[in-house]
Amino acid sequence: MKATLSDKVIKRLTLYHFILTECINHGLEYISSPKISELLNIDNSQVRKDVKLLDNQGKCKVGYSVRELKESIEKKLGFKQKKDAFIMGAGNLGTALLKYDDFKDYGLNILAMFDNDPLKTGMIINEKEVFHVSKFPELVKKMNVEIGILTVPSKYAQDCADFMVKSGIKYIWNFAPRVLKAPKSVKVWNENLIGNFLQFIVNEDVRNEEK
Amino acid sequence: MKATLSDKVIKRLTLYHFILTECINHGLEYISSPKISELLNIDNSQVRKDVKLLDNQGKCKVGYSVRELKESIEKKLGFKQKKDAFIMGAGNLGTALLKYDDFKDYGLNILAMFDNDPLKTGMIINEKEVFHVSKFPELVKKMNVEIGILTVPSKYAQDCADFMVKSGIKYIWNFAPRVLKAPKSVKVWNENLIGNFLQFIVNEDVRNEEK
DNA sequence: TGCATATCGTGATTTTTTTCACAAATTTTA
DNA sequence: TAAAATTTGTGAAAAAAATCACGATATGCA
Repeated sequence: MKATLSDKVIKRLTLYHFILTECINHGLEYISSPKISELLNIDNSQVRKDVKLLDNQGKCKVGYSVRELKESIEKKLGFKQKKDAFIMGAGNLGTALLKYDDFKDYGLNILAMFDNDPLKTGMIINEKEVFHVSKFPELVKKMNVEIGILTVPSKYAQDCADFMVKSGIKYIWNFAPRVLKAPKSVKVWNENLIGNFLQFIVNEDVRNEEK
Repeated sequence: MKATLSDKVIKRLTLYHFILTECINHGLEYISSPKISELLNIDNSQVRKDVKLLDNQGKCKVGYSVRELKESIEKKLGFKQKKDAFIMGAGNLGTALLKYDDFKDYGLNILAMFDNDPLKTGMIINEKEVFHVSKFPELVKKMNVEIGILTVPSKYAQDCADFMVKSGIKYIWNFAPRVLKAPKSVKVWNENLIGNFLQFIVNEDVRNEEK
């Protein structure tokens, strides 16, 4: 039985993965925990504790094998397990995500996009088709898709989410700036861009005011 | 002197704000902490503790005034203080963010976008102009812009960040899936979409495997 | 009025996360 | 070869965050 990883650990592991990818691009074979921690402004023992969760061994005086550590992270976070997804809402954000090929490296495989605008229906964007919403339930079942990415305007978000749930979607990645309700059996991730942004701007403002 | 708020508190406050906006749309005057906590799957005393940081008072048996609570959050997080920003990288994501008018409600005011592609230069998107990168340093100074939103492909991200720093940018909101280096005087927020996504998908996979 | 109920406010407790500190191991250098 | 330097691995301590528990207070109704 695998232990579950906390959100914080998962986030750090993806950051380590960014760094390791960079190391490979530069031909580095080993990297030490103090080096990683310095790049992320965290404590170096934190890095070692995270790595330990991966059953990965380091070498004293040298550090960790970049290739091995990268692979351990990919394995632990399931980058190789393909996760099929549909996008609901062919606006700017939906289209941007559909074109964002980097997702594939992490196992997220976006298959198609849906919208209720007949003008958008039938378009091919980044080799993926835009379907009319009415096709959604049928295609979810046929292609066995569990993940729905919600990029519709805020006011339609809840209705769309309900529709996705009814269609059999199990995970909703919601980009609308609102909190969605869903049954316990469906997991919703409210991506809160503005909240993330404020996290880095708010306390700085306060600091300036103190001066 | 204001106390600084932890990232977690800021994130929750923005979620409360989403809920309060929804309440206003539905004409609700009061909302209780158990109600909010239920919508977010958190403990109800957590909500009360967060609200307390806002110097806001609730009414026993009734809850909090929706309007007052919403205003306190807006004040505390500075939604009314305009924060000017430039976008670097006129790709899909940059364009999506430029068109995303919701940011304005939170004080984030995107003024223009920059790219090194001469074909994109001069375009007007959502009433905002796309300039050539070479204009960036001049306009940063002229318009006194402190925030740069980085939406260029990963491999150019560090060079662009360096350029932004040299131009006088103080906050970088980085959407490229990599960790950026910057001097201590510049604050970088590595927006890690894939990390956020994995946070809600990884442990679920584990749970399924356990069955 | 008086009782039942729902909520706030908050101190105490528990849990989680981060930091500290140091032994053991390995490499480099003199 | 021996000393110096650097890193891992990890138990202990500290700090931060979340949860629990309950008194105080307000509301509604018999």
